[in-house]
Amino acid sequence: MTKYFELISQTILFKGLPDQHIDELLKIAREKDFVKNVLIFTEGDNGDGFYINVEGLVKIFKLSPEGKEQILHIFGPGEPYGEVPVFSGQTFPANAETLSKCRSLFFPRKAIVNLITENPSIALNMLAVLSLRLRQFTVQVENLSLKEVPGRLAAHLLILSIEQDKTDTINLNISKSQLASLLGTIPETLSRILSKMAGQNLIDVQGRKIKLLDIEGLEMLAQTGRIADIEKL
Amino acid sequence: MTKYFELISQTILFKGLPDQHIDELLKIAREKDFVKNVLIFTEGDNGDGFYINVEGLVKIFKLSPEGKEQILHIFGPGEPYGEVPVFSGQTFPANAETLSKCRSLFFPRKAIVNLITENPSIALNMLAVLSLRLRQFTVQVENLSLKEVPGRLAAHLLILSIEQDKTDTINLNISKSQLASLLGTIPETLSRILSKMAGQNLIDVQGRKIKLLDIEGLEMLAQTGRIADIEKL
DNA sequence: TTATTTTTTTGACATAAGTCAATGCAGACC
DNA sequence: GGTCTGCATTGACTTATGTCAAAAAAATAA
Repeated sequence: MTKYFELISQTILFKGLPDQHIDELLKIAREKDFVKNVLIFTEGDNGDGFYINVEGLVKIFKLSPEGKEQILHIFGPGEPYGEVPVFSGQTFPANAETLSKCRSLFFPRKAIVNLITENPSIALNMLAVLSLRLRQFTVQVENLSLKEVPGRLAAHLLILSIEQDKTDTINLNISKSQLASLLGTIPETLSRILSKMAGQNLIDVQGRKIKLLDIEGLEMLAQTGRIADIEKL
Repeated sequence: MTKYFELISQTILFKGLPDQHIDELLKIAREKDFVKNVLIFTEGDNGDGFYINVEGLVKIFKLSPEGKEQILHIFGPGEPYGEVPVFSGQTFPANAETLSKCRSLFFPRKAIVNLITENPSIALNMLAVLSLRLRQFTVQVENLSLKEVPGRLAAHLLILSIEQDKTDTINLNISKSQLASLLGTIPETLSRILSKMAGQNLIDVQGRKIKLLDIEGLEMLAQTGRIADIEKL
């Protein structure tokens, strides 16, 4: 497991922990490999541990009674997921499915609880992580209720450009249908809005690569959330 | 502060803690009184501590650039709020304002961090609480994106009937405008939907009191989220 | 390569919900 | 009692976005 030392010490959950604690964590970790489109856990399952993703993409989503899917998160390498029910002692509130061939480390609930009891600093770290997640959700709730789809899309593209540290061409990494679900809409609507934004020279779409042509315009769109305001230019 | 012993030991944040820890907590708490419509903190403020509400109502909300308000939570007596940035060491992600005359206990960040370092079990408790909050947000995101307003309203009414432990007449406790914001909509839409649901004998509205006439119908509405399915009856 | 499946785009249409504006109603206060 | 102010309702209208269906494009497999 020591080959994951670097990765684990970089994850937000354990960043800043002393080396010996990382070693202890690696001792209780179990390697899990998944092929594409595998359900890792489903809503209602017992939360007997959490995961840190090593490679590939994992989507966290909920299903409506009619089967419509709302993606809550998509996690890449180094990101923890499934940690919510570990402490609340309840079941998973959503489903997790791989979007590609995937490898994750699994940390069993009991071992983690023991470790925390012995090392309070780990707990403080994790408290910070959960707080951060909570903050992200706050933003997502705001996006879903306060902004229309063009605004959410613009905000998402700007976040990607920061994450990928690029000011020109960004990479979605996921399909447009999945992006639609992440934004709380459907592929048709997303497609129309993408071409509308391209028509206004805000962006240039090339498959999964999107060139940001007018950062300022996108920021305005992300702020006001109404494409109408931009069209009037 | 000992007069708050009962209350603190009942809050979700500290439930199950041994008495001596509650005593320590009470030592670091500060009483804060607010009149109606006072901003307790605003988005961007430094999170140098969190609150537990003692009496009155506090709303947590975000504002869109145009000033539209999205209420995230409304907290009553015994409920903690503002705990998110205490651990992430960041600023508050939303605003807090009193809806009535209000009293809250304030717990400074540093004192809490010290206490946790000495008593890991407190941290485990708090981890559970944050996890729970996270779970609530997951549901809220689902509601906002997967259900239409009638569905969200029905779900909300059913939750209230459980919280208030009543099967017949429930009390909103807040104005209908505030309820609209909590559901991610506007007063006009809420008004129309309330009368529509009354016309179908699902509920009976008397000011802030709402009589639930057809629990099964409401549950179906909360599930499917589409009032059309009900209308066809 | 060709064939087959999946994803994306486009069009016509239906509808939920927001905007604007006017009116009605209730409690607070003089 | 009357006036005032905030809240709730109603109506006419606009618009964003979902639904359904079909075509086009892209990805994958044979």
